[in-house]
Amino acid sequence: MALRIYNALSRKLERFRSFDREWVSMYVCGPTVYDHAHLGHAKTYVAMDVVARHLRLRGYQVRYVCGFIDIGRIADGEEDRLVSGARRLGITPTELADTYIWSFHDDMDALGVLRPSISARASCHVPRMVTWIEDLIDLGCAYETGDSVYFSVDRFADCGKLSQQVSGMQQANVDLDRGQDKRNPADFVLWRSEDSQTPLRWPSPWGLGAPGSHVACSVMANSYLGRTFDIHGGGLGDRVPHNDCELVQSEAHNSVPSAKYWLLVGDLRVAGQRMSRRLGNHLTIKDALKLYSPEAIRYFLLSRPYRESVDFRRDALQAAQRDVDHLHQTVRHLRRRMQETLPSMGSGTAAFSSLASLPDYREDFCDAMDHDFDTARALGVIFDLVEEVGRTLTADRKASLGTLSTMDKLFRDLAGDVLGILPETVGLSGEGKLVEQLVEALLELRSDHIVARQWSQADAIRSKLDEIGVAIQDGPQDTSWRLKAS
RNA sequence: GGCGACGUAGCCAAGUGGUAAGGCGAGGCUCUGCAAAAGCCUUAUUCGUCGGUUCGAGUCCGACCGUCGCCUCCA
Repeated sequence: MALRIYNALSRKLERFRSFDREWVSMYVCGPTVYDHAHLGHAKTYVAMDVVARHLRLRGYQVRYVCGFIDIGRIADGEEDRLVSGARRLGITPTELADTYIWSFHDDMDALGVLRPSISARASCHVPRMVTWIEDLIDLGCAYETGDSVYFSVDRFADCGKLSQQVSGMQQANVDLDRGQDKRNPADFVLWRSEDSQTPLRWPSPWGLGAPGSHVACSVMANSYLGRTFDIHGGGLGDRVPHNDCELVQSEAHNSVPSAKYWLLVGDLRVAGQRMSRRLGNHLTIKDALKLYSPEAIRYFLLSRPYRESVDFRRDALQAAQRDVDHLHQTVRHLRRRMQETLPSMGSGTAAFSSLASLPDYREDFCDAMDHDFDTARALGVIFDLVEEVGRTLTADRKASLGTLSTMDKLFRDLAGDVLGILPETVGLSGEGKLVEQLVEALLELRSDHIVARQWSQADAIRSKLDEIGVAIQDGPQDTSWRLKAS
């Protein structure tokens, strides 16, 4: 089946066709880097990560550009957060941005979000933005006033087509103190000169100043992906006015359509409200990782289609943690069984054994993902597989190595490579091998006690291990164990 | 005022016109020295309300009721 994507621009499900047969180019708006990232950011970037991973599964090479905003925002009346944050710490805004870009990368690494091909910083592209703005003036799409350059929306009847809100553009682009000399209320700032001593200003034909909020993304996308590219991603919250402005100015500048497909990720909400740094209702990724495993967080964020909003709730995260633990434990059991099953037990005939239905899982999974990256349904397929594997492990003690490896491969490819909710070594980290051997040694000791019917000694070992964070389960033929989620 | 989303069991929710997935919780069972885990079984005559289209509607259309988000910066 063909990959279909819901295009926020056409508001329709469209068959995906990239400009290039092999390469897919995508741009995703990055955060304004004045603080640590929170779970709301995680929702957007995990979603986009899964998009990129699924495209790779489908055989594409993906060029993924993420643009970080480190040039400050033009907002009168309030000091820029980069500037105020930097002053608080006694460093420059650029240093502050640097700190939080790396913090962002750390968090995303921890969540298993694969690095973008290119991480672009707006501040490195200011000269190019200046050229871009000059082009727009030459084209008659922008005009200078006393201390600003504005984009003129008048010639663009379809301005605001992404949000379908012309009035939204007007309201959103109201300038508070300045900008009375705008020709149209919906016009937006491309450049503003700065008299103040803010460190965030650059030279331009219009004097020292800063580029507008929207021009940075357009220029970064164009710099690395060309005038027109396949996918533009970002949070739904940026649609008005940011994405609308990006779209209209790019098409004005380049005379070609901007991105072919627009993917807008739904909000993460807390008690119904959008999670945001401003409202103070956010949970940083660093703090979330103290409570839940990275896979549980991904699972939670992917448990609804990316376009929809998700409510952050503790019990939902806890349920996600349980589900993911269940998955990991099943895979651990599976891998232990594989180790115990000798190849001589018929790996050659394995594929034809009791589980002829196994290939369906891959197909069902891909069908779900091909339908606008329906991760919710894809997770359902994974958990159907978990059940089937669980049944096989308990019921069919003679499952062949081939069958077991086929199952393991499905888990690796789908839950691991595409969804990123299955780490390479399940439940074991760096010193995993040593831990494993120590636990195995204790279990042997306990097993001796059990054979000798010395229940209290055996139970003492069990409860001590439990205290440390190792849960053990006696099976019909062996004892398995897992590290409990911390 | 403008744009939009959503109302399905105690809770979270999937449902692409063809006779209500799944998960959590709860209850029971199997296994078991006891646990735990796992597996099995049970848990909505019904999808906010009222109309309409249809052989057939949770699904399409209309109206109404209700909840919520966005519209300064924000993923």
